[in-house]
Amino acid sequence: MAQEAKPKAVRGPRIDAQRNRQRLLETAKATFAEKGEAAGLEEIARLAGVGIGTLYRHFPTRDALVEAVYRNETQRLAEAAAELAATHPPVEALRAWMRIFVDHIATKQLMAGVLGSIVGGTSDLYADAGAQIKTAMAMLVDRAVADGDIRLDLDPLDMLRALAGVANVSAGPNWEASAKRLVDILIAGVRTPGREGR
Amino acid sequence: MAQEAKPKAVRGPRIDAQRNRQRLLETAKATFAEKGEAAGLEEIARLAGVGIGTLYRHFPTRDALVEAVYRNETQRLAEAAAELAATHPPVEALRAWMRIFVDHIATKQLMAGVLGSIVGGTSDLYADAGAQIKTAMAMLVDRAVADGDIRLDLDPLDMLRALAGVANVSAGPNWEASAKRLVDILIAGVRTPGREGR
DNA sequence: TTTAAATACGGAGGCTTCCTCCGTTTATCA
DNA sequence: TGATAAACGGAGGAAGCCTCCGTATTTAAA
Repeated sequence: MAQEAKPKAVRGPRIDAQRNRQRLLETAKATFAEKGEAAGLEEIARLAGVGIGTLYRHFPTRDALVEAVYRNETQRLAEAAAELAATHPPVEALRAWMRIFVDHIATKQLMAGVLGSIVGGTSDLYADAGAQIKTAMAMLVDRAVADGDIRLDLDPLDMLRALAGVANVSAGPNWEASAKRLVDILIAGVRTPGREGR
Repeated sequence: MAQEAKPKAVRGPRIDAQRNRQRLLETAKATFAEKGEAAGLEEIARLAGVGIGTLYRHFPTRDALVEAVYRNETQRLAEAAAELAATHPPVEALRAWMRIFVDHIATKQLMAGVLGSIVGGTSDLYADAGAQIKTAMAMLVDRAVADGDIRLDLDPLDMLRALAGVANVSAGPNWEASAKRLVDILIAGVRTPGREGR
């Protein structure tokens, strides 16, 4: 058998490509925060100082860019869940986390329109992000169920979908307050009778 | 003062225009039911056997077509609310109506994506449709509040927005059951303590 | 029945946005 | 330094919403 030639060294990404990718992510995040779903990719490329072909080389579709931009946020939500679980009683942790979820939308850390896809969709693209949120929510819910505080015969994600519904459209100026009020209603609605701690 | 000449008779719409409009509405309804928001206007025009200019003459924007298609549905929901109010105790009427609301989505009588705009938006175009639903929901809620069954410090429409959130994305195959379960959770969440009639 | 006027038609073309392809440029390694 | 591979960017295509205007059709009056 012939001996294989020694392979050439594998290259990492070029530094210009790394720099461009970073600029695209930062610019996209800012533009989505300002314009939401109306932000166009040509505009994002221009603002980042790159060509549209470059944007597509790094992020093959619009959704791929969106997913990359918000990957950090979903991770942060997952981490927040772990912290709350370590520091709060079960149902309080659940409530607090859902309010943080609402905060993330309010501070434009998540674009409302994308939220539905992340928590509600079945698209593979958002599988990672969706899984992080699903795992976080399921963990908090399981804890509260095990504690006897709540009983839930509904996919926990459906509660987040409900919150997304309040956030998702050009709702009125008080949508945030409404969403947080809805958190309380949902918690009250799944409370085990006789366990109204409030 | 000169006497005005007798005005000519005012014409109604031509019969071909009436026929085309009806065909457009029927075709649009069927296409939206089948393809949801992916239905394109060129396709709808073609399927209806008319030109794209004709579609736009009757419905100046895509939203105008959507609103016209679903005007009947929102009216039916409003009528259902009146009937339920006449035949059911307050909180039962509210619960039943919200389930009918979910049914409408399930049977494609309402396109989930439009639902958000109807119940959640501030656009003038959907003001009539939105007002019908808002009035229906508010009437049922007011009745239940007056009866002492529930207390609600949340815009009633936010409960529908929450349902729309469950319906709004390509949710799993059991979204309908989830939505109806969510109806019960919401009702339980706004129940006046000590009034758990269930 | 014919004519004139008004209504209505439809499709070519414009605009926007997402996306693709490929000639050119740039970074990297030997 | 030269060769190669990675990366670039922008022209152009496709899709979909929408507009405009020459042509067709309907309707009422003579």
